[in-house]
Amino acid sequence: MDRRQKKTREAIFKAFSSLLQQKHYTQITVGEIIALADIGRATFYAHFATKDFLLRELCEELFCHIFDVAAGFDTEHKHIFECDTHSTVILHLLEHLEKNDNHILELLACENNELFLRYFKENFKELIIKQSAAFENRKPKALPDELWLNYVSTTFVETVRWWVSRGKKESIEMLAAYYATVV
Amino acid sequence: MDRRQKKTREAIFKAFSSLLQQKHYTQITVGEIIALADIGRATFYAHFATKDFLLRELCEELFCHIFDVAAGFDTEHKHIFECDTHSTVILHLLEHLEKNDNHILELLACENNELFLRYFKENFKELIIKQSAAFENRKPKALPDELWLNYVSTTFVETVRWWVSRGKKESIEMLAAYYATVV
DNA sequence: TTCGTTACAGAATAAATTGTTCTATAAATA
DNA sequence: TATTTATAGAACAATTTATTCTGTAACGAA
Repeated sequence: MDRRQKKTREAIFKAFSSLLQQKHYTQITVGEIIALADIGRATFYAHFATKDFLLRELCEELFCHIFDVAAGFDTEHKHIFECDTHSTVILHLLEHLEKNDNHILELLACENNELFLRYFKENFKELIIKQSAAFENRKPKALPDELWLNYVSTTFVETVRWWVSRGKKESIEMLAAYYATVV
Repeated sequence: MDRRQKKTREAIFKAFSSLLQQKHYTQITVGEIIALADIGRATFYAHFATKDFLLRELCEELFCHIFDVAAGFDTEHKHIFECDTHSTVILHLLEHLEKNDNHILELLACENNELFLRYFKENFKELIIKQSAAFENRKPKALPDELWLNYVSTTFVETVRWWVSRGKKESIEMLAAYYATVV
């Protein structure tokens, strides 16, 4: 990709992320984004047709990276629901989140978090599906598969959200243990 | 309240609910609302300062009723986590939801559901807090209170959402049983 | 380096949307 | 009946969105 394009794209993402932490998505205008990113109006629209597309692409960029790495970890035959707190995929995910590149954690805890939690959950669901053996193993027999999948995913997302919103006081090992307790 | 006010207010709520099932909140304009509600522009702004206030008041009207009734049920000393599937507060809540006055279930399953799920969850949380004895009883000891409260609430909301989004195939007794299984 | 291509800034613009203000009318209430 | 209140409808300014244009600068390949 052209160096200029990349630079502009990242400037937009950076400005947008920053604004999302200050105010709600609906109250952010394109004018504010381009002012903060310091680019021309036409340039913005050359990259993103609308504000909605910008949000979508931001989410994809943020989550795909983390979950792609986690999926690679999966191929090493680690089970996502392993009970010991070391070397699990869950812990690996948490480690990545803790690094907090791209300010992903701030976005998960910010006022707009529904938008990001949805993407987070969808990506996590896909990861779980790849671990069908471990998934079935843990599931109470009476429960429909989809309902259980939803519980497992929602619970993980909510655990992380709770952790971030309260200032990340707990270690990620403790967090993984909490998650194991309820799942 | 003036009969005209009431009529206008309900026309706006009805039009807004209908639009929310068709498209996302951010894409709904005041122009569309007043066109569908068949009222004047000035009239809309006499009732609601902004679209955000309209949404808030709609949610309050939708959820407060249901949860107020459930809270009254609570005073009869029924515990929310009672294991038998009859006469529990949970079942009582589900009965109310099943009636689906105000199209509340459609809104919980629609594209904008985050908006409503948040209100739903908050109201449910308050209900749980009133049942602190039953709440503590069920909580795994290692878990922080707030995290457990969040699990219990999120799980209920997600159970209902799953139920509605798949066409309400299960009985509410079965649904209560599913909820009891994971909580 | 040179040349053709591409991305950019900046401004001008149209269109849509928001929110306000006015008057006349009809409905409610006392 | 009299007065108070809510409404319709239109006109309006302000904001925001999205498009289109021109000249300029940066890029990549030969």
